[in-house]
Amino acid sequence: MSEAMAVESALAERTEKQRLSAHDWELAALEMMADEGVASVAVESLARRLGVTKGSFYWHFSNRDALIEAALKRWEVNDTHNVIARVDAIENPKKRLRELFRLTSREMRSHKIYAALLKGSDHPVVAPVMDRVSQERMRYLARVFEQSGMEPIPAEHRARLAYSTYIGFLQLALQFRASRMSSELFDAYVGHVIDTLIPPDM
Amino acid sequence: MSEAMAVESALAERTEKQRLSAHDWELAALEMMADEGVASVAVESLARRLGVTKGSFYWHFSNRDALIEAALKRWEVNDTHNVIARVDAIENPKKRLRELFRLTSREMRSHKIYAALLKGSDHPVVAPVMDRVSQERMRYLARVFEQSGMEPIPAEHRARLAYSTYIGFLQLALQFRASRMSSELFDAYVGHVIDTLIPPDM
DNA sequence: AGCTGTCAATACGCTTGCGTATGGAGATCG
DNA sequence: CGATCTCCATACGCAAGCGTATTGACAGCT
Repeated sequence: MSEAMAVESALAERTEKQRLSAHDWELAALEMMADEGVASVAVESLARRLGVTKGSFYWHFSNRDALIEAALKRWEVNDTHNVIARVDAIENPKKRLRELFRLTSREMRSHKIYAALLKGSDHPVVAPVMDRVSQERMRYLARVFEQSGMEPIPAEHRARLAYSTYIGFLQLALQFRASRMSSELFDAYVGHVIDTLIPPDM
Repeated sequence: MSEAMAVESALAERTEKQRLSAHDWELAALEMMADEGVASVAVESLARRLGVTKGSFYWHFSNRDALIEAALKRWEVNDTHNVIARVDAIENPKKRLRELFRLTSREMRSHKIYAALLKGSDHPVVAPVMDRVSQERMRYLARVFEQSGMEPIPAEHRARLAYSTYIGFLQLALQFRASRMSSELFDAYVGHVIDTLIPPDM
C-alpha cells in the first residue's frame, strides 16, 4: 500500500531526499522488473533513473545479483502473504475460493511483477523464489479445495489446474496484445472459470 | 519428423557437409532457443556451435533479427499446423478434444520451444508470431468445444481456459524444479484436467 | 575546527555481443 | 586455365554492462 505509493513517487522524492538507501534501490529494481523484466534491471540504467551514478549503487550492494535478491525478498514477504491473508478470514471455503479468484483478477501491479519473474525464472536468483512462492500458493489452494469437499488427490490436481490457469492467463493478457479483453468480457471469463473450477456438485 | 532428426544431428552432419545454408542456421537457432531461450540466440555462439565463424553468418543473413524471424517462420508453419492436422481427422468432437489434450501432453521438444518463445515474447519479432499462433490455436479449441455442444460464448471462454491451462502448466513443469511430476502423477493430472474441462454433462 | 563515517562522482579495465570490411579458398563454368 | 560465384576467416570498431579504485562532498560528533 504505502509501498506502492513509495514506488510511484520514487523519482519525485529524489529531488528532496538527495541520499539514497538500499531500500530505494530495491523499490526501483522492482519497478523496473515489473515494466521491462528481470533482465532489464541494470545498475547503470537504474542509477540514471534515480539521478545518481553507479558509484552510489556499489556502496549499498556488492553486485547486481545482491540487489535482485534483496528486491525479491522484499516482494516475497510483502506480496505473497498479503493475498492469502486477505481472504483467509472468510469462513465458507467455497466462498473463500470464489473471493480468491475475484481478488486475484484485480491488482495489476502485483501480477505484472509476477509475470516478469516468471519470464526471468532462468536466473539462478529468481528461480528458487518463484519455486517457493508457487509451491506455497498451490498448497494453499489445494487445502481450500479440500475444505470445499474434494478428496486430497483431486484437490491437489485441481489446485495445480487452477494455478496453471492463473499463470496462463497472465501470459495471454499481459504479453499478447491480441488477447486483451474488455472489462465486461473479462468479468464474464472470470465467472466462467469460477463455475468450471469450483465444484458446484459437492 | 526428419526436421527433428536434422536438428539432432546438425553438428554431426557438419563434419561431412562443410558448407552451410541459411536452413542450417535456422535449425541451430531453433535448437538454441529451445534449450536456452530466445535471448541466448547469439550469432557468435551459434557460429562456434556450427564450427564456423560469424563471417559465414552474415553472408546468409543481414542481421540477428533476420535469423530469428526466419527460424520462427519455419517453426510456425511446421509445428502449429502439424498438431491440429493430426487430430482433426477424429470424427467425434469430444474424443478429438481428449486426444488433443493427450497428444499435447507428449512431444516435449515442441513445448520447449513454445515455452521459450513465451518467455521471449517481449522481443518485437517474437511477439507477433506468438500472437498469431496463440490466437489460431484458441480459435480451433473454441470451435471444437462448440462442436461438443457448448454455446459460442461459453465455448470461447472454455477455450481460453484450456489454453491458459496449457501455458501455465508449461511454466510450472519446465521452469520450476519443485513442480515436476512422476509420469503416473502426470497422467493422473492430465486425466483430471480432461474430466474437468471437457463437459461430460452435455 | 577537525575527524570520521556515509553516500556519491569519476575514471578505468574487462567481457560480450553486434555489425562491417576485406581478403581468401574452393568449386564451377566458360 | 582463368574468371566468377559461393561460402567463410580475420580483423576491426563500437556499444552496453559489470565491477574496481580512487577521490570528493557533506553531516554529525567531539
